[in-house]
Amino acid sequence: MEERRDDCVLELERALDARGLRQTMPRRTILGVLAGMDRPFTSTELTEHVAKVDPRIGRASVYRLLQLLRGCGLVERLHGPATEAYVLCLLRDHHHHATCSVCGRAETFTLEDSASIERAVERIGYTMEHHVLEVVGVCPACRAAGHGAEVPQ
Amino acid sequence: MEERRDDCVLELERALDARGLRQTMPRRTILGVLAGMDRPFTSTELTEHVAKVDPRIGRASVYRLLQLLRGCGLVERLHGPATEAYVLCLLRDHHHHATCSVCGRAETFTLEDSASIERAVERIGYTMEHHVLEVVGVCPACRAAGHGAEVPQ
DNA sequence: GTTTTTGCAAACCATTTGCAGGGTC
DNA sequence: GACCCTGCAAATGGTTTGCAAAAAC
Repeated sequence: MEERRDDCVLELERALDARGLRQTMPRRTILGVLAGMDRPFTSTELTEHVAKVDPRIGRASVYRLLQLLRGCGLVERLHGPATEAYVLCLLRDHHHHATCSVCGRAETFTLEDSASIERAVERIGYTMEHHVLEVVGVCPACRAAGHGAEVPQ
Repeated sequence: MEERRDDCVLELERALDARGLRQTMPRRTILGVLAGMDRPFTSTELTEHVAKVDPRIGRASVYRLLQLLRGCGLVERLHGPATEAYVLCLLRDHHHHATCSVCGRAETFTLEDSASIERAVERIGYTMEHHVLEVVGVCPACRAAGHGAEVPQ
C-alpha cells in the first residue's frame, strides 16, 4: 500500500521532470498528499490535507500544481450530477471514471469499443472527435457489503 | 423558425405552470431569450442578451430562473474539455449532447443501446446507476462546408 | 547567476443570498 | 390580501494573479 503510494509519487515526479519543471519541497509534499488520496477530492480537501502536513504551503501553490498536472493529464476533473471534484489518474491512455455512489471511490475503465456511441452520433449526422463518459454506480466492495443494487425495491 | 421559438416559450411556460410557479414579465422575457439561443451559452451571454431586451431585469432573476429550469431538466449544464455552458433541452427522456467543434451548435442524441458501456463497467465489478456522456464533433452542416473530418491528415 | 517557484494578499468571476418593495394569483 | 418574485447590493467560494523574496538548477 505504502509502496503503491511511493510509486505514485515517483511517477508524478518523473512527469514534472519530463517537462523541465523543478523539484521543490512544496511540490513534493503536495504530490505526496495527492498520491495518498483514495478517492476524488475537492480543491478544499486537498489544500486542507496539505496544510495539515505543512502549514507553510499556500493555497496558490496547490492550485498551480493542480493545474500543471491537469495539463499533463495526470489529474482530471469530474463533474457528475452531484460531483465536482478532481481525480488523480496515472492511466495514460483514453479512459473513463466510474464513481461509487456509496463509498465515493472512483475506478477507471476503458470502453473497448465505442462503436455504439459512434453509431448514435452518426445517426444525427455528426462526426465524433472526442467523447467524455462518466459513470456513477456501486463498486464491488460496497455491493458485497449489501449496499445499492439488490435492495428490494 | 419563429414559430419554433414561440412553441419553445410555450413549452417552458407550461413547465413553470405545472410547478405552480408564477408567470411574470421578467420570466417571460428571459424565456424568450432562452428560446432564441441557437447553441449552448454561458450565464454571461444569457444575462447580456436579457439586458439588451430589458435592462431592468437583474442578473439574479436570470440565475434564479436558470436554476428552476435546471431543476425541471429543461436546462442542462455542459462541461466538455473546453466547454462550460448551459443548454436548453426540451427533450424529456434520457439523452446526450453532441457539440460541434466548428460552429458550436449542439444537438441531442440518444444511445439506443448502452450495453457496451454497461459491459465495460461490469468488467471492473461496478453496477451502473447513471452515466453522463458528452460528445464533441463536427455537425453535418460544417462538414458539408468543408470543415473538420476529411482534412488530409 | 539566472530562471523558476513560492507565499501572501488582493483581484476575479460566476453564482447565491438577504431584504424590502412590487407584482401575481 | 397572502405569498411569490424582483432588483439591488453585498456576501460567497473557488480559483487566479502580481509581486518581491527564496529556492532550484
